[in-house]
Amino acid sequence: MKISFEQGIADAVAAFGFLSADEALALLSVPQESSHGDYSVPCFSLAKILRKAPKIIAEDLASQIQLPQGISRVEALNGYLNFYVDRVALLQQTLCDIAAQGLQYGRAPRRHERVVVDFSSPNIGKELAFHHIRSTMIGNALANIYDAYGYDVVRINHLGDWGTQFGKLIVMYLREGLPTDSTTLENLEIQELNRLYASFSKEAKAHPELEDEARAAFAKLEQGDSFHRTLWTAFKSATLKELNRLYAQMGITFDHYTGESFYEPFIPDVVQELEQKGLLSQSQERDVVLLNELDLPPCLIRKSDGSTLYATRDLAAALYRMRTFQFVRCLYVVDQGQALHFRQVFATLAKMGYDWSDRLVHIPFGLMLHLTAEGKWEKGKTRSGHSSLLRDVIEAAHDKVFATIREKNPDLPDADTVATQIAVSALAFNDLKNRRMMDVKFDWDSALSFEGATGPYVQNAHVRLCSIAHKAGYVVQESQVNWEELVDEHSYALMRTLSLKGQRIRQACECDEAAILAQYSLDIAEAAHRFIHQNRVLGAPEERSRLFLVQCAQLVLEDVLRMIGVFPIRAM
RNA sequence: GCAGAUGUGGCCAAACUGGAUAAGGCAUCUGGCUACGAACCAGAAGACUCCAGGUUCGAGUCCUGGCAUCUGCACCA
Repeated sequence: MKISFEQGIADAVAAFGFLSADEALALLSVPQESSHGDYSVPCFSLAKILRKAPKIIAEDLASQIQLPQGISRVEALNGYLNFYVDRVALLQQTLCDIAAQGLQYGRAPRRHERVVVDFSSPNIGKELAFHHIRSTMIGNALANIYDAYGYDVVRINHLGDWGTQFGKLIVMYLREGLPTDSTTLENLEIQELNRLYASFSKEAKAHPELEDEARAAFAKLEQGDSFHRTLWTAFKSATLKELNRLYAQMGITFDHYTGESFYEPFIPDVVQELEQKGLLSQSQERDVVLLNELDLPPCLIRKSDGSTLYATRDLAAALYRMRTFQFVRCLYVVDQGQALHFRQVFATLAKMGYDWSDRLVHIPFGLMLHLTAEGKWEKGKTRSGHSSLLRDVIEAAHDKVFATIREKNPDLPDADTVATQIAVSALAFNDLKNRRMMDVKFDWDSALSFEGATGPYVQNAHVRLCSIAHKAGYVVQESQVNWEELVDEHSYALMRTLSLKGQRIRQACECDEAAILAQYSLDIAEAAHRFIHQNRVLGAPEERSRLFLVQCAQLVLEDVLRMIGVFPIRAM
């Protein structure tokens, strides 16, 4: 029979008659300080109703309350009513749940509602810069979190595979007179595209007419010119080759790679609909949707040469996604610099009469800043070159990890693969451990730091748990556990941390904040490291009981690590 | 100029819907491997939470007004 400790306390408080059980439940919290008990009810808000000092109220309640089932004692302190649970009861209940549900423990039941997550979404034709890891890792983690909270998640990589940038690349490619035979195009490499893009930017400064040429070339591409189309396809597949290699290293997958070009066929209908609904205005030969009443600049739909823009394609994408997926929520995991763009797009959809436009949510995050020559932190720009490439950072991290493995664990099999997994996990963790709106100041030392609150710290805790379970060579069942052997400080604290999994998933999902789970993984790892250090498992009289706790901790940690994009490796 | 984000020890930062003595990490100092993985643990030191008012029994958190940094603001995405 399951005990609800929270409900029991709420009912006991409600029995006094001045609060309902629901109100008492709302007041109930878990103290930060474990010496303050397992649950507490602050009595300050009761002071008005009872017209007594909170301290007195807490003391009165403590002396008169009927202890609910599973609560061993209650204490009044500083106006708080602190409840201490019966450790054996909570240990037994929590650990048996974990053992029975395994990795599913703490996950919510399926809701049969769909959530679309649009993340990573890099531009085709450019290499992934290190700052692209932000949308990729935050989006991946949020997708995992929504899944854990019971939603059916659709992961979309909204590739930037359309737009004037391709005009630029085409212009530059032809200007340099590069060969256009099929073999050359098939073997095109991403670095070459990067170079073309950079030299376009340079040349365009001296010859501004190149910008017009690029726009013309894109217009031609958009009109379906087959030669331009051939070049575009080659550019795209060269980029995708490299992207897929990086995603594989990071353990990231998508359900759809529907980039901007995918929505091209739907554009005429969108423009027509805007026209029919009387929303289009002309401004300097461009088609725009005016949003003056919302204090927003107009949303640009069509350029003077008739070609489309980012916003137009986002409108088409939103309509397509609604038709196709019937989502209850659609997340756009894109940096905060684009907040205005999304407000414009969402507002335009609202003006079109789509009441579901409020299901579209921009999930902004802070920028990755780089130190300039003048000593100021600024947004990294791939072009000006002070932004590092993702593959370079992964490689540097791999090399550093590999050297550490050679030194600490020279016999580790598959060391190269493990080094990559640790490296990528460290970068993921570093990106997720702080609230997403915080800017990240990139520097090599902190990006490659692996001590303290880092990826390797949480992975190491998992490795140690696995190692103990593995060396034991058998699996403990709950019937073999003596719960009294787990009431000590470190065992109990570890169990208590594990018990919070479901609530942390809920919190992370409700505020779209993956950092909550990253911090939680640190809590688990810390409790595990302490437990392992303090309590000998194998060969101890309490071996079976402690091993059971180890098994449970491993399961919870594994699932949480996976959610935040950290590889739950078993040896390092 | 307008709008948004951020401001917490030397550095990076946490704090669930306002709650107890403002977590934790890095760096510094001290201990701990013949103990299941020391990529670890234990301890010390370090804070007018940007400033000024206000609301409240109670403010890092809410309100008003400043200041600082970064970002965005019509034919790039």
